Parts: sequence; structure tokens; C-alpha cells
Amino acid sequence: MKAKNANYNSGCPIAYALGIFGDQWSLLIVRDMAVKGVNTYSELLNGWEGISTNILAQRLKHLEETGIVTKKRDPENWRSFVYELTQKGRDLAPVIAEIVLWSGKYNTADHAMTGTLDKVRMDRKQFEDSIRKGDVP
Amino acid sequence: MKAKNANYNSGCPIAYALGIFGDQWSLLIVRDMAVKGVNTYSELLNGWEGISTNILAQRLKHLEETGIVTKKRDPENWRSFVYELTQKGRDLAPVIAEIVLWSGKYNTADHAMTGTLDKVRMDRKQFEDSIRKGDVP
DNA sequence: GGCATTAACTTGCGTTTTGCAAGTGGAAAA
DNA sequence: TTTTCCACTTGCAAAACGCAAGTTAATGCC
Repeated sequence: MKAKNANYNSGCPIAYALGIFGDQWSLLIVRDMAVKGVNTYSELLNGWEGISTNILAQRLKHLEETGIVTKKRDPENWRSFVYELTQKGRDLAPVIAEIVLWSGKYNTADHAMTGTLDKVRMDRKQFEDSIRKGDVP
Repeated sequence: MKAKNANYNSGCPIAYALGIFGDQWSLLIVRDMAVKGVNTYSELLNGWEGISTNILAQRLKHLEETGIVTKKRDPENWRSFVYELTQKGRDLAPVIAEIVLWSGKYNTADHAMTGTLDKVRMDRKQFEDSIRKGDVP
């Protein structure tokens, strides 16, 4: 992982992006933050079933290093940290929207998260703009 | 890897997509096919420096199994195979376009492939449509 | 026909990354 | 003061990756 991807700085835009979120989890983390407004380690860990704690820690660190998220102490709960998407991270909204539309078209076994799909289909600009501005619950 | 991703069939559209191309190479393969019109194993292997032969074989197989590419014998050269994007694969064009735009905005160390970036910026619809129709050199 | 070549992989094997479980450290609630 | 909570680490086995070398089958050339 990290910038060790041979193509990370090959100048190819796709390779650059993959060096940042080209793995199984990073985009899911971004999705949870952007769409669901999740912003602490434990919420991310328990939010969906699957990711293991060491991998989450590793990914968050990488996302922080590559400028997708920031990490600060929660001013209202000094033992907790708050993760937030940067502008760079929120600007992934259109990428996420296109992926959602593509999956909506081809994943016939779709049963959950149709809410998000419908939202994107209905008013994609509003979906993207709300994430871009950080208007999450 | 394959559909063993815990979230592949969780119903989340992002997870579905990541189960198909959520790795370091798959989207680069799609890019080479969609943008550059590359369609044989050896071209893919030598096209950019980096991917190793076993990984390429594995990825192509997975992309075939998940309906992104097809594999047929080249009718004009029977020892060669031709890989082609399916409609499902070509429909990744908007995803690729958004990734290119995002990287174009944030990868300051960009030096190569600006041609593709410019093309997408200039006339994105045309970029997407030409891929969707399979109009590649 | 025989031999070198090309295309597309496969196999071995050492390194790296992942996944699961258990443990750590510090703040704070009881 | 003991327990709980939060955010991680650490250890270790299993899976995936990356490199190099080998395999198979179809040409190409003589």
C-alpha cells in the first residue's frame, strides 16, 4: 500500500487515485463519513460488519497522510477523536455517485442501501453538493 | 480475493463495486482497454511497467468472471486471444472520468497522461460516449 | 519437416498484507 | 478506586503479491 504502488507517481491520474483509495476498505470509510456522517473510530469499526481494527487504524492513517481526512480531539469528549473529511475527501462525492449508479445498474442482488441509490438517482447534484459542503447529520 | 470480500453482497453499492475492481490493478486494466484500446495479454503486460504476469492473469480472470471483459480467440491470429470490454465494463467510463478529474485537481505532481485529463475536461460527454460505444482505436 | 519464436499463461517461492484475537494506555464514569 | 470506554497495538497464521523461471501450443522461417 502507501505510495509504494509502482504507478502512484507515474503521472497517470487513475494510478494516483488508486494509490490513495485503491483497496477494499478506503472508499467504504469515505462513504461512511460522507453519506452517514460517521466520524469516530469506534463508529467506523462497528458501523458495518467486517473491517478489523488494525486495518481500520492503518487505513485511517493512510487517508490522513494523503490528505483525505483530518483527525482532531473531540472538544466535547476529550478521550475521543473526531475524523473529518477534507475538501479533497469530500470532492470524492462525484466518484462515489458514479460508482453507486454503476452498481445500481449491475448489482441485481441489491437489497440494502437502495436509499442511497435512489437519492443519487433522484437528485445527484444535491447528493454531491451536500457532501461537498459537509452537510451531513 | 474474488467475491470473498465480506461486503460484496452486503447490498452496499460501493462494496459491490469494490468487490469487482477494488484493488490496485483492475481499473488500470480497464483504463488501458477503454482509453488506449489495448486488448491482448502481452500488450497489457508490456503497456505500462509494473504488473506481474501472474497477477495480470488473475485479474483478467476475475474481470471475466464478474462480467467486465470477454475473452475470445483472435480470428486472424489463432495463437492470440482478444480481450474486450463488455457493456458493463464500458459503463465504467463515468467512474473513470470522475477519477481522472479528481486526480487532475489534486495530483500536483502530474506530468504524464495530461492528454486524457484534458480530453475529459474539454469534452467529458464525448469521452464517456466514445468508450461506451467502444470506439477505441 | 525441424527449430527458433511468440503468446498466454502457470508454478515456485520468498515477501508483504490481511484478518482475527487479545492486550495496552489513558481518560472518565461509578 | 475500580471499572468502563475509546482508540489503538501486537502477535500470529493465512492469504495475496511480486519476481523469475518454466510450460504449452501455434506460427514463422529455412
